[in-house]
Amino acid sequence: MHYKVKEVADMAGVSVRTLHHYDQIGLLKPESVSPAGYRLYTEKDLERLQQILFFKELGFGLQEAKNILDNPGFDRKQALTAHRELLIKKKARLEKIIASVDETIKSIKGGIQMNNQEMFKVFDMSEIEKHQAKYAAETRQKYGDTDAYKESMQKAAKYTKDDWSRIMSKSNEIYQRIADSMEKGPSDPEVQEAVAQWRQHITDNFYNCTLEIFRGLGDLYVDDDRFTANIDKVKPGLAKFLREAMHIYCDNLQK
Amino acid sequence: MHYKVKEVADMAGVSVRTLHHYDQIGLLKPESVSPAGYRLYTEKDLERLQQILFFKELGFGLQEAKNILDNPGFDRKQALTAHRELLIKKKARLEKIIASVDETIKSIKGGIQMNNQEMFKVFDMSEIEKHQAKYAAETRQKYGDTDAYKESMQKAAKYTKDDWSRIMSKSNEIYQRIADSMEKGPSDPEVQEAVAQWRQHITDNFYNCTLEIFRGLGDLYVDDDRFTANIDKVKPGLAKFLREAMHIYCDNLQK
DNA sequence: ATAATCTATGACGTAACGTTATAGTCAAGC
DNA sequence: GCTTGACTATAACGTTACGTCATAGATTAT
Repeated sequence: MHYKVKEVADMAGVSVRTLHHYDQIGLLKPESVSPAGYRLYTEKDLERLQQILFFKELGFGLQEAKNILDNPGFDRKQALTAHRELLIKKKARLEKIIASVDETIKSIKGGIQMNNQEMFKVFDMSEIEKHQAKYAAETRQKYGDTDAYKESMQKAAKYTKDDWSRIMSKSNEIYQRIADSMEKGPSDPEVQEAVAQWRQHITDNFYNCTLEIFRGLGDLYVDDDRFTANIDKVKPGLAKFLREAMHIYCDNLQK
Repeated sequence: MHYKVKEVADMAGVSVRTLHHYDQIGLLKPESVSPAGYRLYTEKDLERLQQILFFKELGFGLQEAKNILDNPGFDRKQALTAHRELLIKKKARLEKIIASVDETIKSIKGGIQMNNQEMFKVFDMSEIEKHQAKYAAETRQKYGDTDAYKESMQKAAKYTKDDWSRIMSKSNEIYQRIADSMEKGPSDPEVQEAVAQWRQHITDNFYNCTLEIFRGLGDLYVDDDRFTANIDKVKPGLAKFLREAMHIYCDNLQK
């Protein structure tokens, strides 16, 4: 039995245009075509469509879905596991956003507008999470499935909103201190002291930050534009400066 | 003090192009322009940018953000409250997706591929949630802030994954029964019996489904394309048929 | 047979920028 | 005072996953 476009569209809950599109990009070509040029789909096609929609629902793009479905040897488990991480982060971000919306609503009710300070905080936090989500995979590759990484994830998962607030506040404080001393140069004692605090802060709240990791982190701040952007929000050029200071810090301890 | 594009971009963590874009669409115009045509931003502009990014982070589009920021009298609370609902739904959907990813991973581990039946279920559920999210507002308008609606929301909020599975399974069963009897016509006793069960199912699991609401629900199935599409997935034409049957059911009880 | 419905193929529109391409501007070092 | 490098400007096409006409032929129902 063959189905025509609209039948398939209705069954799957997608538009006819969508099926045209999937045909065009070679994602789902109908098994056959009628003499008049009508697309004729079979049950097999329907199944593939379900799989496409499934992966789409999971947030994969159409090209990615195609890659997954067209490569029988593709490591679905790997792909799904990686994607799972993303979804978890996304969810956590949503929760934070909801909380912040709630606060905003509350503050409006109380006639007090949320101030920019608070807005900045909210934004910074979600930005950082975004980076984490996007670069979870790369980070994993860089640091491997090390204990450090796992430790970080486990700790982070337990943090409450207040914890985050505290941690971010402290982070900003340290950043600010370093930014204020930028003119003194990266090897200045005050800067080095702040850098030491920064490493301690990471160890306290995330994972055992070894010198090796700390050095790599400094590199990341400059190599990864998104980290750079985030750090340079405190003061332009801070990221680059921070890497220098962190390298000097590591050199001093390792020599 | 004035800032140039890149300074602002670095501070806010956005691209220069983004600022150009915001200028173009009139969302954020720099306070002044240098003789050479350079955009010069002030602190005020920075604040507005933060607000823009804040609302963007909350999922608003740029036009919406503009509307909110440009209308001092705009009901921010209303907008935020409406948006909150959406976020909650989004979060719930994410949770379901994560659960389904987990199951898929598990089934791959066990060497058993998830079957289409299961995939369909997952997809159906998230589809329905999508509709709920999108039409929460309209639904509220239609049924008002009635007790029925509140009851529904309260009940739904407590459902676990297993509850949903049970409810959806039963829903599909009833739909299927009606679909199988379509040829007999909407007033057929078997169909009417199934329709009665459908109403009972809604009452049991969501809210006290009065005849008035039930009739309106039937209309919704046809008037709202997304409901139609979803229902016609069981069998094309089912939505229209269902409305007929539901109307007949209501007529019989009300006369 | 005629109307209503469905099908096809273009081809432009959307949102929020990314990405060249081309050209003018500014601060610093020689 | 001139070159160099970093920055700025506008213009315009690319991206994603379709939506939305427009035009025209095919199928189905009455």
